[in-house]
Amino acid sequence: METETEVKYNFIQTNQDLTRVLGEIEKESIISVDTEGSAYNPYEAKLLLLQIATKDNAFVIDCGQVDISPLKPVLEANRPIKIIQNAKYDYSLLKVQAGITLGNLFDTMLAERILTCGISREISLKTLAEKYLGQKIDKSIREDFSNPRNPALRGKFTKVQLDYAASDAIVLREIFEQQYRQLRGEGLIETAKLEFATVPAVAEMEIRGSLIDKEKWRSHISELGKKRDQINKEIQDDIRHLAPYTQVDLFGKESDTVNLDSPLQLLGVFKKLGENLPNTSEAILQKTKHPLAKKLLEYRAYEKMITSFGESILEKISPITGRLHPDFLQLGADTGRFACNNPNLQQIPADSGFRSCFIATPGYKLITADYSQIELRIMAEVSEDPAFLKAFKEDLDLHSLTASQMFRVPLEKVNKDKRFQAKSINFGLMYGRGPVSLSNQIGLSVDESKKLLDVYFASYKKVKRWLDDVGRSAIRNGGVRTLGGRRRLFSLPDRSHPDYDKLMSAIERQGKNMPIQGTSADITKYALAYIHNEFKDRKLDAYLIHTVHDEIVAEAREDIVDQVAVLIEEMMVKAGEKLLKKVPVKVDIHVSNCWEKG
DNA sequence: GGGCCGAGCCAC
DNA sequence: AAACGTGGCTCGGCCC
Repeated sequence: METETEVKYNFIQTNQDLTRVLGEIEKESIISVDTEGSAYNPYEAKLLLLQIATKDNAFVIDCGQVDISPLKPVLEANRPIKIIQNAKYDYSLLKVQAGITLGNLFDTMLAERILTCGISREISLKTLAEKYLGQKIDKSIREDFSNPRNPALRGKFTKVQLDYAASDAIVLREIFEQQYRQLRGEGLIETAKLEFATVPAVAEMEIRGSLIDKEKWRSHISELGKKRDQINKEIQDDIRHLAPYTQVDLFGKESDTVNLDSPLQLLGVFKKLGENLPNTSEAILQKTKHPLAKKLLEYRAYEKMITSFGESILEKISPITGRLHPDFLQLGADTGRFACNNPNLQQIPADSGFRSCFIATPGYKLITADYSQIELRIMAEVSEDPAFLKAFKEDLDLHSLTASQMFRVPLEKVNKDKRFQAKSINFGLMYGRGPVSLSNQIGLSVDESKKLLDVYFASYKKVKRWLDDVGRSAIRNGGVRTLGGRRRLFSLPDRSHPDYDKLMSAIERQGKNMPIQGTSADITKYALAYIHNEFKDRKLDAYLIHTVHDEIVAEAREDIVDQVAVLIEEMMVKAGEKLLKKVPVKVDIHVSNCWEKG
């Protein structure tokens, strides 16, 4: 259908031909790189092709026939810069299958995310080629490589496959040129450098993965299962007199149990019990006096644990490594935070026995390191509020101090209740929280909560001013930035939009939150990059394995673990101090056999 | 039987 | 249910 310009490249099938490639790319300051593997998972994938493009030449290397190790020094060196789309994939594939660790990357996928953060998530190579070159790319050719019957897996490539492989590398140059100009013009070079430096750290985390104590995990699930079944039985006994229910099986038989996971069925049961509920959400159930509501909440808590964190996570353990290798999405959130999936290790319950099943490799220990109150420290930094700054400089308990000021009682007279209320406000601020939602958490009326907020802002005038300013600037400028320079754009709704006010206030809240959450993400990423570089430069038997927003988990051989823990702490503090100048940075470190905070 | 979506709920 | 920010996973339920 579409017209395609002839793709010019050299197909490299012998070691002798590779010498020519090497000679040519050694002179370059920038090259484009792409790889084709037979699977997404670097442990399962066979490295099929390595494509390298210079400004006016391109090479497609048949990795089945050619030993690519002569390219190792060039690919690992700082020069030339390697332009790559989704460099984490190529880094991992080359590391696992060829022992090559790519150095000095420019990732066009991450660059696009940085440039369009908040207004687009279209970052595929297909999209970029169209956007920057007006060129159409057919991705179905590449997908062929994952088919075990594809002759390409035995080194028999069609011309079309090779053409596409070459053009994938060739188009990167023009995308890079344009993206680079934009990044510079929009003050986003620092953010781009940070993201690119973070790529190897992230790839290494995924490659190393986490070891799980399966026996312990299973026995934990089975304990939870017993408790869930007990509650389910109690509930079914309680409501059996209401049967038969409306649901029927394939043979027309009426069921005598209710599916507690079906909101529809539950509403029916509550109706028979004389409770007309709008839905079965947690909020509604909490306000429903009938004892069934309470039991149901208990059932749900167990059910959630079992279904979300039970066997399904064990199924993701790699048969090759025996470990979990989740997909860390470096720019998963518009604030710059990571997201994580397959499985999402950022939502493992904090206190229910699952985390202690993440264990160190025999002969190693785990280091769990997290920033202490990093978001509130960022709030102090950006607002320059004297009371906030003082609290952190003097290492005081900020929440108690807040309570003391708000309620005008001496510090030692602050009780748990008052501290909790102060803490709720301190954290709520960062979400743009209002009196209604605050009242629900702390059990006061909306009016009382409103007064509390007024008192709070009277004590912390500069916090109030900063929040108001940044909320307004989100709307005026259509975007906000972190201390690291990262930007999030907002698409403002049309004035005629039916939900105009609602959407605008949501943007204000997002505008208030982004500099805080995003600066925290900046700091964690600097830390990951620093730590990765130290491990690499010092050739330490130590590995990053996990990160959860303000937390970094690593493992190190037992005999060096204490040194490595100190190193991690130093690097995390260094990263924090890069962006926080007015407030001290504090890191809590814990060394143990499993994933746990001290 | 797969895709999509909302409800509900886990993390920070 | 929410005038509390950022995500992902599982389920029921609906659609094609």
